[in-house]
Amino acid sequence: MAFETKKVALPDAAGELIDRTAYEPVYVQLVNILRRQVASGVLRPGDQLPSEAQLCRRYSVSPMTVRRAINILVDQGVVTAEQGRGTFIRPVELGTASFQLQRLQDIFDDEPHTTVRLLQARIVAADERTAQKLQLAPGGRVIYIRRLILARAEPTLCHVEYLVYDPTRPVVEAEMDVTSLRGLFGGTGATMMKHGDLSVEATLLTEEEADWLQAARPAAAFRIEHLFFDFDDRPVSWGWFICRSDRLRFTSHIGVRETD
Amino acid sequence: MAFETKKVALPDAAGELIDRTAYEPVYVQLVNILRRQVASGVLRPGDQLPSEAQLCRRYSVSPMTVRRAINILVDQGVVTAEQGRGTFIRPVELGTASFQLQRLQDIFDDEPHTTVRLLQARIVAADERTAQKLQLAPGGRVIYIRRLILARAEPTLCHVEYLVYDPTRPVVEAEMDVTSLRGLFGGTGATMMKHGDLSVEATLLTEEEADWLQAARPAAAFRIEHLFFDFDDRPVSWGWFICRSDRLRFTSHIGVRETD
DNA sequence: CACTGCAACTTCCCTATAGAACTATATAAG
DNA sequence: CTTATATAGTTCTATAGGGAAGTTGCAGTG
Repeated sequence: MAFETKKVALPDAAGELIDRTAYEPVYVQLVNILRRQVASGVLRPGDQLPSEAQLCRRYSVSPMTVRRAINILVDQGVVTAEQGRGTFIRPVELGTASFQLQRLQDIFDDEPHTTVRLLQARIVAADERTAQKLQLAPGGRVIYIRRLILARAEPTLCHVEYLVYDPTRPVVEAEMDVTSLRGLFGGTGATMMKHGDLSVEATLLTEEEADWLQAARPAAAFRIEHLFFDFDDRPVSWGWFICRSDRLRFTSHIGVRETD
Repeated sequence: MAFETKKVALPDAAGELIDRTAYEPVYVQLVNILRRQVASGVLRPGDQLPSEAQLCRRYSVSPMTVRRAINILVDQGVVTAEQGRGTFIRPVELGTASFQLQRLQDIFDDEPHTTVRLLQARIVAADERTAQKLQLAPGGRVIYIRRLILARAEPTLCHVEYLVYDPTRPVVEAEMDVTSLRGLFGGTGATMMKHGDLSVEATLLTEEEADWLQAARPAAAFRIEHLFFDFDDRPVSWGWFICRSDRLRFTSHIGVRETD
């Protein structure tokens, strides 16, 4: 019983060891051991990690393996390494919080429970702002599309999109598969676009949007604007999603957890 | 001139080489070379990278250095490596877009141009929701704080915060430096919190908030909620920022650029 | 006391090598 | 034609070691 108490008092002084028979590679085990020490509070912001040579002896692994583990911790943001000084635990910073659009993509990928209703689709002359975004001559022709996306029968997203009308570009055909939305967003990814810019803002629902999304008014919503480019760096698609904030929430976490 | 044409036709067949005298490490140079080939469209989604052995010969570097470069590309999301098959360029996916709170932190760090006005600060009994968030007994005492943050004299943020009232915890004192806001968010980071949860939603401004932020009404805004924990995993602070979306915008980019 | 130089320690970079694990393809046997 | 087997190619893990570059502290010198 005396030993039991001692173990609890020094949970990490006893120390974990590397399991050479385990499935997990050695360097992954080492990363997780160190992460646990940070997550449990044994190592705190500002504390110095044991030197690489010490870690080699402590866990009986080669220098390269230790370096690899530490490199991973560095670009996970857990520690910072300063040449000649040492490696230190990084304090938690608010600015490191990041919000992914994964939840949005999940809606598209969740095929059986997601349906797309086409509200409008026609060829129009681009207004001034659209022409500027898509780098078209004023009055150039674009495809105007409005969609309503329902996730498990709940109206969740409005989508407005302007596509450059150019029959020579294959991207248009793929995108015209309006009911699946797989053209640009779904499945394995968008193989026809090279890159894109995105921005999120908060906005008021218009009367029309509130109707479609069955929202009381006035109501606030996310507006996710997108501008996509093809492999020649020419704009292809400009538009935005309108999304009720209670149907799609962005969450994040700062600080070190045991598992990534 | 004939050579000139040939170079343009095969811009990468000529091929870049590693500069052994450069300041940049070899593995970084290799990462950038491959990124450029993706960013310029020479390598496209689905294409297979040359094998590690080929890259070794092509650039005259050791296998470990090539592996390091490829590992970096993997967790930058540029390529995926499949054991026994090869390494392939990843298609661009909407869900990989990530929005950072760095812009929010920048406001706090921009000390000379940012001022904090204390609107309210008093000790109150926690209501039901606050008690639940902070894991307190119903009616437990909390510090209620309201702040207005001005960035270059423009009212930008409202902040509402509930702190557990416990004089034994040092976090309270630091946080009570209400005019600087450095206690939890500023400067080198928050050394008194171990981790925190964050979420963003879109909301309507209340009358009061619209007054403080000098906004027409009705108006939409971001609501960034936070819940912070100390090193014993006990809740310390719960609250939220209200932010006009035209004063703080979240932007992102998907796809590979030449420089990270 | 101030300054210099040296030694020890740290992280960082790169090389060279060996084997394990996995995949696809070709070949031989049934 | 189908099924095993072998082989070559791929990524992945781990080792050992040498040198470069930066920091710190201490002893020695002026």
